[in-house]
Amino acid sequence: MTKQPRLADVAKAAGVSTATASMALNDTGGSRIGRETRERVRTAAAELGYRPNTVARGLRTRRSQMIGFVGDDVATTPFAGQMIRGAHDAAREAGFLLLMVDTTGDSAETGEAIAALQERQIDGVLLATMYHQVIEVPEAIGSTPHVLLDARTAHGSSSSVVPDERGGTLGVLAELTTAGHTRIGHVTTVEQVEARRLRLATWSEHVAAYGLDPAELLAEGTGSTSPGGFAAAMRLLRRPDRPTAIFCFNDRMAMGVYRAAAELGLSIPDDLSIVSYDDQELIAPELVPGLTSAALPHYDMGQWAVRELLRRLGEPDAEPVRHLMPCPVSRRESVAGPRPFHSIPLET
Amino acid sequence: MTKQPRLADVAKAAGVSTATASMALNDTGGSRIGRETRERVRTAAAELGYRPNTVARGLRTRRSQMIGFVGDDVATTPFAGQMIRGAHDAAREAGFLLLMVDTTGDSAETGEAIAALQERQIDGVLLATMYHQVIEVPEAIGSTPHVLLDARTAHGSSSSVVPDERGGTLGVLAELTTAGHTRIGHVTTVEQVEARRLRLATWSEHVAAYGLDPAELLAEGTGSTSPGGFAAAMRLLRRPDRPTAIFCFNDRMAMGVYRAAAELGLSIPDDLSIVSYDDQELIAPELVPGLTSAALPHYDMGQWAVRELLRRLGEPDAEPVRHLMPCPVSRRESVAGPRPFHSIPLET
DNA sequence: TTAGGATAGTTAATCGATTAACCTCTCGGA
DNA sequence: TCCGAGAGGTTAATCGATTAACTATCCTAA
Repeated sequence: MTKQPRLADVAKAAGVSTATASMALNDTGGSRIGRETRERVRTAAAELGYRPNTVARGLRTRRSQMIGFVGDDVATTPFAGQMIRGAHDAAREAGFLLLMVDTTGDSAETGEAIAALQERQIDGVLLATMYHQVIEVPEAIGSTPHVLLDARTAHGSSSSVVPDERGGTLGVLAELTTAGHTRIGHVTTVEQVEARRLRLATWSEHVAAYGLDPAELLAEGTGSTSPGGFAAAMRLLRRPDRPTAIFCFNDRMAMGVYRAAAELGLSIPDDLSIVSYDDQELIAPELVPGLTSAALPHYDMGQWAVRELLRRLGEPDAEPVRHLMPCPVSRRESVAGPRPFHSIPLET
Repeated sequence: MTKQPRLADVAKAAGVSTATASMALNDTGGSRIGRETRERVRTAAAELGYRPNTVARGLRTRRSQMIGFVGDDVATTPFAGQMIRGAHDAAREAGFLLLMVDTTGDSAETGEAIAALQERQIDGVLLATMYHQVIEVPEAIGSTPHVLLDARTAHGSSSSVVPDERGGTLGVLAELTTAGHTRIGHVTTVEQVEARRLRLATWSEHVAAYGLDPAELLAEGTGSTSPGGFAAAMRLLRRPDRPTAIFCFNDRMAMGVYRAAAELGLSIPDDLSIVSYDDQELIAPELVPGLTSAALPHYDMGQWAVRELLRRLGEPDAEPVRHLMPCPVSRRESVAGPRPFHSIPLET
């Protein structure tokens, strides 16, 4: 294989200067390049298999056609892939590539990561967290255009996109209400995360609107895992006036709730309806019966974040936008109407 | 914030030429820079907060300190994260960053992706597939240094790393053998993938070594999913001489096998021991009882691939290495000794 | 006749580093 | 006294594009 052709080679082949070649290929310089010349340059480039050296171009233009993706512990969550993919696809559509840095959340490390990206002249940065969080924008970001992904600031000074937890919660609760349930319990985690707060608050309002006391219908697990869900559900379902349906904080806890139901001889959905959040591919459709769950729109958020970033590259002074991405409900078989007399006896 | 300082600014502050400044900072040029001058330049750089412009440097040196990561449908698998993370960490350790491109496996698209990376002067490329595969290296790669990740070529012309399927299979089978099992069944998928072939072949040899006929102990599901595992296990466990233990193609199928066992009134591990492959975080530890499974070493493979690539950047003529990465067994509660008389009657 | 504008280019500076080639001391030995 | 060899630099070319500033020609309207 011979050397990669340079712009100068194309120019020579077309019998013009490099300036003309550059303008012809990039459609810049207004009307300065004639129809015919432009064609000549284009075919010469095609024949030589010319591809511009983006490093050289970047040095001059101070743009790299690359977007930095700073993820806070990307790898440890199964959602990361979808988020990256959404960002990736939107970027590629516009001729951009993603330069990835993963951090452990340590702020010094994050600063280093951002600096490493800036050294490489990235045009903008996506700051992603793997769970909906309220964060401070790292100081190192300086004046680099950026968008927060699955995260937002307290004061809204940066564009950001997070899931519409409230909407998603109302969505799955509506599944239950439509089926006839009013005594809807909630199994959540003690971990103080944004998702917990929003889902819990929305559920509270909902049951309160039916004149019920949320406190009587709530159980907390020690973590957002299957055992956490199991323990909480056992406590909740043994109460004298147990709920006819349960809204789980997430699919993993729902797995535990399924086990608790089995343990107590309650059949899903006939004796107990269940809805949840996250719609994890490896859980919700695999449980039996399939679990109705509100999906976290990671792909869409990734895509939106890149598009917003590209928009801001065009108009740097645009007002920051804080976007809520809808969480569509994946309807499966875990919901049915409540039993007329819901007080079937428990085994044990 | 004022303008980023350039090398010229550092040089001026230290009272030297840019050539000297460059050599002092990079420790190049042998003994031409005096001790004291070097120090002076270093402190000047630190004081100004100088960070080299890697684009300019890259233009001159033709190296970018970036590695291309070409993934074939990265996002759709939960393992992707670990693989990317492993590659990322090894790269970062050496001052490299990962430039990601995801493709749909289409070869024209892959070619475009590689070209997009080459335009940006990446120093090397990782070609990753999301399931162990035998592939052809895309022509577009040309003479760019590359390493295959979770993939290999038929002829071994490129360095590659794949999981040691044979070793992992022997590992989980040993768990069963040690517990006293000989009649070990296998639930696999009909999909013709490399992993199926190797796990099946290894298991076949193993049971044949005990004088058993593999055909009598094998059941295939229509896909490597929970329902596929369920159907296959139902057929296998209803045979007159059913196995006392089952080795599952993967964790998802194992989920189905768990359900089948429950359906048939067989308790795990007392009536039936189960081992599997993949050790998926969301499945193996969450099942009850916990599933003993051979882990796919995605993190290690990602790390190994980058290190191998960096090595090849240093010595381009080194012989390609084909590495098998061990699959450690995660031991959980799904294995026990076989019942003395394993023919407890089935319900139904 | 001439200024002015449009058209279709070219020349040369520039982005910010690296590095080959060159320069200037100083010192030791012949 | 003069030569040669380090030591410790500096100057200027270079990587491959983009683009501001300039040139040349032709046409048109005052």
